[in-house]
Amino acid sequence: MTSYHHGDLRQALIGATDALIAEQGVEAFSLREVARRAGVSPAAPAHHFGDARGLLTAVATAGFEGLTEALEAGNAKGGKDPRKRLLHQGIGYVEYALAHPGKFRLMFSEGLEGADEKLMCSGNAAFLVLEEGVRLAFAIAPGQPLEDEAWTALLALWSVVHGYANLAIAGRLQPCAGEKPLAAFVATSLPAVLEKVITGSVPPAKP
Amino acid sequence: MTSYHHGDLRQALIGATDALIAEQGVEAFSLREVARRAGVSPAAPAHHFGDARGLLTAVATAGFEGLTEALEAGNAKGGKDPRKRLLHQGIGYVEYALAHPGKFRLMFSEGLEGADEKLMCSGNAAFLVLEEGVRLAFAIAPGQPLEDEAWTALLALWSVVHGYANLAIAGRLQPCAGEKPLAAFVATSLPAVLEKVITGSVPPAKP
DNA sequence: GTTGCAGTCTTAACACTGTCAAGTTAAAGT
DNA sequence: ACTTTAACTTGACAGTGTTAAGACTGCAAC
Repeated sequence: MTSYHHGDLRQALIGATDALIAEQGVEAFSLREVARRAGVSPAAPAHHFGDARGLLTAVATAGFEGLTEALEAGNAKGGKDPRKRLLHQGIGYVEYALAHPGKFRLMFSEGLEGADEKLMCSGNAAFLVLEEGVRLAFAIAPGQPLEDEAWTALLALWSVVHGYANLAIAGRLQPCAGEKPLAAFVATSLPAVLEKVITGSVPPAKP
Repeated sequence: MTSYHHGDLRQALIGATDALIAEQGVEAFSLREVARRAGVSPAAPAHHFGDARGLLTAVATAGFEGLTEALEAGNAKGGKDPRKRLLHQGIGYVEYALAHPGKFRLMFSEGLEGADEKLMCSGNAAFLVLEEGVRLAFAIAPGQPLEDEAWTALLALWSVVHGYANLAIAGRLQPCAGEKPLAAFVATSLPAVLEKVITGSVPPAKP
């Protein structure tokens, strides 16, 4: 068997939590169950994370890093047109949420160490990708403060993707989709929604 | 003291849960604590709600009814202009969420009896108020199916208010607000955001 | 090579939770 | 007046997070 010391328990616990949440949702999380999956005593996690909150906070932090990657991938997919970049960024946002619904819920839930530095940092990083996109569209140099129009565009975009994602996860979009699978509904309706919001609040690219 | 029978325990439990959630958030909910507050044994709630989920579902149902009222109040505030009606409806949505953050979280959380008839009914009722607003703006008679443009407008509006509300509740808008109180930030930024989305996806009123 | 030591994990316990089966009480129906 | 039915209590059980104490391990210093 393995040694008394686990080797990399910290990462193992994060992984086990991630898997548990992916399988059964956030509510099913239990520190003891996670410890069980990692083959370790119920008190072991405390040494690495202090708290159950601490472990969840670490998982959420990793989640924000994943979200940031998804946004940047979408960004790249959009090519050079600022509007297209924002469009695909938004799609990436929702796709990430739908691919990891439990983790996504966790990331924006209470029950995290709200003051945790790494968490706030990774959360801001994700937000900054979106802000960058808006900066590009409004031709605002980095460092310069955003003007009002840019602020409302940023807020509108963020709100719309966040809201769409949450509604989809909560199952509130299923009735709208009718009998066809949710993914198909999302694939057609989300771009349409984003199109409207973007053309309504973001200036077009210059030729 | 009171008699052995409580009189209206069902309502008392809902009230106690509501208060507890308002004071300490959804996570702090505990069936035993609620029973304690109602001056009743831990097993008493089971008779009325079966389950802890059952009690929470009842509270969420009441929450949707409150949300519906808030939407209708906003609707009335908007007067005759369909766009203004939608604007104030959106403001009402967010205001309700900010006034009852814990309950709002609960309403869209897992851990409810998703199949509960009353819950779905009250949830749909809230949605229908929004749909009515869009119907009015697009001049679609009740009963007639919504055309695509109307659908995306409906989705965009719902998403934007839902997302904005969730972000605000999660404290993610505080950094944007800077040092001034969140309510002030909301009061200026939310109408601006809604304005953009509405003019971008909802046709203007005919003269 | 032995010793000390700091970090890692376990064990045992505590207070708390949700849920049940069985029993007790009060009110309503006949 | 007697029975039935609904409302609530009691006591128990399994499971939870957290904590204090102890046991093991590997590394560094001597």
